[in-house]
Amino acid sequence: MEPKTYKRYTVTAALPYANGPKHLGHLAGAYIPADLYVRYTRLQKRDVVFVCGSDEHGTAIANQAMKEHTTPRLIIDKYHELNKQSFEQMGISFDIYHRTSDPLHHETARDFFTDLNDKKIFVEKEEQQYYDEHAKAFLADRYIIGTCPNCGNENAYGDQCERCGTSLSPEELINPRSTLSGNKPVLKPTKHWYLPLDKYEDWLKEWILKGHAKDWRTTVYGQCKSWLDGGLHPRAVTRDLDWGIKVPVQGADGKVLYVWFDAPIGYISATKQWAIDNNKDWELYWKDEDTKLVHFIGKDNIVFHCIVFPVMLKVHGDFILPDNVPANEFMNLEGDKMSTSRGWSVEMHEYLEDLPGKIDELRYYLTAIAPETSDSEFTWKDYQARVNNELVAILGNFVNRVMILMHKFYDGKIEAVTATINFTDDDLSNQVGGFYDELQANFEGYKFRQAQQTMMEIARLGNRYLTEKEPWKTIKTDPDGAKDALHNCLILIGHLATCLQPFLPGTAKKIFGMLNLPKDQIFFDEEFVLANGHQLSTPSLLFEKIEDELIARQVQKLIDKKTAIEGPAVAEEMPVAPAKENIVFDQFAAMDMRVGTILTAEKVAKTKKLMKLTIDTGIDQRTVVSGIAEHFEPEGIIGQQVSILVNLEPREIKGILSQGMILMAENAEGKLNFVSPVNWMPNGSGVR
RNA sequence: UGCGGGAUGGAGCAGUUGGUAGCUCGUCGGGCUCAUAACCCGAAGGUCGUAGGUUCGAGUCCUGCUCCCGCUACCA
Repeated sequence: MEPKTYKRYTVTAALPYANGPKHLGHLAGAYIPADLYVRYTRLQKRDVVFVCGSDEHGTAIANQAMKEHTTPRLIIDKYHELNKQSFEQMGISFDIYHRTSDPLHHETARDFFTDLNDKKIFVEKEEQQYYDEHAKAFLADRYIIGTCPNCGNENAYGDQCERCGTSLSPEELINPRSTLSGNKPVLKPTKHWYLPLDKYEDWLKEWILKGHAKDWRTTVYGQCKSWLDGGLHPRAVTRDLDWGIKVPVQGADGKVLYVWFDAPIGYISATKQWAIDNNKDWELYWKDEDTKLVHFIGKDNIVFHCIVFPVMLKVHGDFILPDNVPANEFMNLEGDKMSTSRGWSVEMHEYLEDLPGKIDELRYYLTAIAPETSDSEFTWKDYQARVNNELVAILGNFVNRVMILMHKFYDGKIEAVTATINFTDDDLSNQVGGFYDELQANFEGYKFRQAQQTMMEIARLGNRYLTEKEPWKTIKTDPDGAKDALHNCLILIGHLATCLQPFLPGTAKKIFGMLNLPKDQIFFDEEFVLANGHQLSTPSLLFEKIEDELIARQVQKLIDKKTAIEGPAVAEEMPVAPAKENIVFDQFAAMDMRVGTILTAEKVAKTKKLMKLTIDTGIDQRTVVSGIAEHFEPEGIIGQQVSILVNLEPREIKGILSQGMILMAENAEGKLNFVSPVNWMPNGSGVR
């Protein structure tokens, strides 16, 4: 089947949540690939709109405001502006960077909800939910803490106890309290609207599992399949909150649209705003079958863009569905997950401040290691190597060699030997033609890593060609041949500049400047012309080498940032849990605790936390399984004296019979330490 | 434990619909000197995690297993 041709393209990049700065992982995951794709389609003279904007609603922002004693408005204004600027400086060429707090978006989202509501799509359900009378807010599960009915942990969350891992619902908590005010919340009935995803399972299976088995990325397809196989459930589309888009139904006071319902609609409202600003018809970009809709996102967003949003669009009826959702995996940083809250990240604005002007270098590196098929890893050392070995040594060097030779031999003036300025070398011409075809195929298949490599092949070809022709030698023996070779190189540079526009827009402009071309863009099908007599500008270096020192500084900064965040966090962690109920002495006396010594220790296979220990209790030698493997190395604890509860009912864990329990001290962060005698005591000594 | 992803020369990765195993970096040898000690050529190095199966033929399809990563579980 011939691939369908489209009249126009709507390209979206995930709306960044406006609660903080965004890091290089986000940039590499969604925004750079989207930008590459869009710049490419523009160079093909296709009609494309590239929309994005801040996602500014939701519980997280509302609560962050409460904690920081500020308002949601101030938070979103701050980060909307910061992120918008960062993207702009990184060369992400959005046609519009909108925001979901905009009235136009509120109206669009309300209309969308009303439309579905009128069509009787939603299921309404009334349930009892915890309400904080002081903060005057219904509480999301995560904002309620209380005592875990299972393990007695005083600080279990409403959805899960972090200590014993049991998943909970808020009503199960003993002594629930609100994290907003610390008060005891009360149960109140509340009504919500649900989108019955389960009703559309069959349709989704048909659409994704059959329709997109070939063209969607394995990881995206796999995720969807896993969700669909597991069965879908209705999802609430409303929340009790006063920050967001009011539910447009009579009597729904204090309710707003759930953030994931309103956010994707943000793509539509952004398009509307852009259409108003540019005198276009937005509906063509969302409702015409000849429009190709593509969502660029990170893998954490797959379910919303492949399942939830398509269902919303489908049940609404007027909209087209995404043709593809090229989600990327995650990018790690120097061996660990990127995380803004843990300080292990390079934020966009930090990079812009610390390495000013090195935009194309970053774009190049992030594209080269884009996590297209699996997680990838950003390291400063590799960044340096890529820039120095590839951008400087191959690309920059080729252009520089040609420019310098042109100026040295001809004062930078084109004096054509032949009548045309096209390649006089068929082989060169064919090879370049092949690169264009390849480049195009790579872009159409969302393979940007490979596309960039194809682009670099042109520079490699140039270096090879130049070395073969060695005009610096032949200028003496065969002046026409030398001139011809250099002119071919210039044309090659023209093609190179054309092809590198999507990847390195700044560099493309620099090259156009050096060639003294009066334009800032060359379309893919455009004839590249350098007239006879044309004067080239003075060459300058395209890229500078990155010194070791710069790299070392960045790595150090990263470590400093992390320790700075980790330090104080410990001090102001969770308050110490209050004392438990009194017990009588007999209850205490019933416990038989002894001093013992660890004889052997080994990690239990296939578990993260479990360690199998042999303990000499003085009474006997017994096996105990303990959840300490994340804190200690087996070799390090052999010979360690411990306190052990010896008369605890034995229990099988992971197929190993554990006879007793090692006493551990645990701080609020979960760090463990042995409770053992300060000075050596004989094994079997009682502990009281 | 469940789900998803991965396992390809020293390192990092490609391998489109099954048909002689590639790229970048690194290593070694050579060439060039126009170029930011940059460029070009050549070489060494892989039984494509493992055991089976389908096939004339499998890195590529099917099944079992092992290991790694993420979420989840395991903390007596």
